[in-house]
Amino acid sequence: MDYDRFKYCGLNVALDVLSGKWKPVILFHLFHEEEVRFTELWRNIPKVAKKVLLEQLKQMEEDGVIIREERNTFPPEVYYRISEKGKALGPALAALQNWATEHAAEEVAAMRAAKKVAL
Amino acid sequence: MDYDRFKYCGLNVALDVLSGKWKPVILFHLFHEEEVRFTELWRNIPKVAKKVLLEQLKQMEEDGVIIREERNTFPPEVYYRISEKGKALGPALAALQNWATEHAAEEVAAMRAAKKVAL
DNA sequence: TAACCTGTTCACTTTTTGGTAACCATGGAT
DNA sequence: ATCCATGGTTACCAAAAAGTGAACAGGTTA
Repeated sequence: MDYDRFKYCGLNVALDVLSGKWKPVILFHLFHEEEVRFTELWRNIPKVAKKVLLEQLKQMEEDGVIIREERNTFPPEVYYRISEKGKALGPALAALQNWATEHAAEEVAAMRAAKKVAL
Repeated sequence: MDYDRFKYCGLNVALDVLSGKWKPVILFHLFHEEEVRFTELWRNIPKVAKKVLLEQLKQMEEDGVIIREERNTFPPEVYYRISEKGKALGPALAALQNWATEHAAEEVAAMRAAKKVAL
């Protein structure tokens, strides 16, 4: 195991992209749904404030992990989807997920119980 | 690619463990040094407040990713090292690091330039 | 005795993040 | 005219995270 690659600078960049209360959930939806309309997303993630959801989406767009597409209809329709860069996060996210279920099962259960994130 | 495993609950647990301004750096040191004394760590991470470093270490200990060993000497010596659970984070961290260098090279460079994290 | 080192904690302050609720422009439906 | 839905912004507020500086107990050293 060659862990010399932990030039944690890159690690920090990656964590920066992921850090934000709702970003994991957003990614979850976007990984599953290919294309999600804003209001739809907003309704599927109960408890987020519109403003906050917008903020996180904007950050993620700036980070290049998602793509925002505005369609010229009325009422306006705005769709979000993952970019290639975003999809490339897949393995890393899976690895984290893996670690959690293998080494932190209790915490996962506790979190579920506390409903820190609802689905 | 089976991304059905993104039961983002686990993902959130993992990110929780990693989120904290100094945790990546701490991990970096602990992955490389086997055993680090508190003051030593504090001096190697310039700019952290002692209090904050202590906080992050305590959280990481509670999360079970590091181990705190207090030796009965005077003046007191406290050593930190990674636990097995912490070591198990290795692949996930490497994956994140990988993603950053492959898909976010510019951001990494920018961060280095901004000295958001110093080594 | 006084100054010192260590890991910790305390009392605050600042910064960052997240949340609430109102508002806007637009056009379609009632 | 009125109301609704959409995506977005604004002004304001609350909570969390990080930072500052001092203090502590304890024995060591000078």
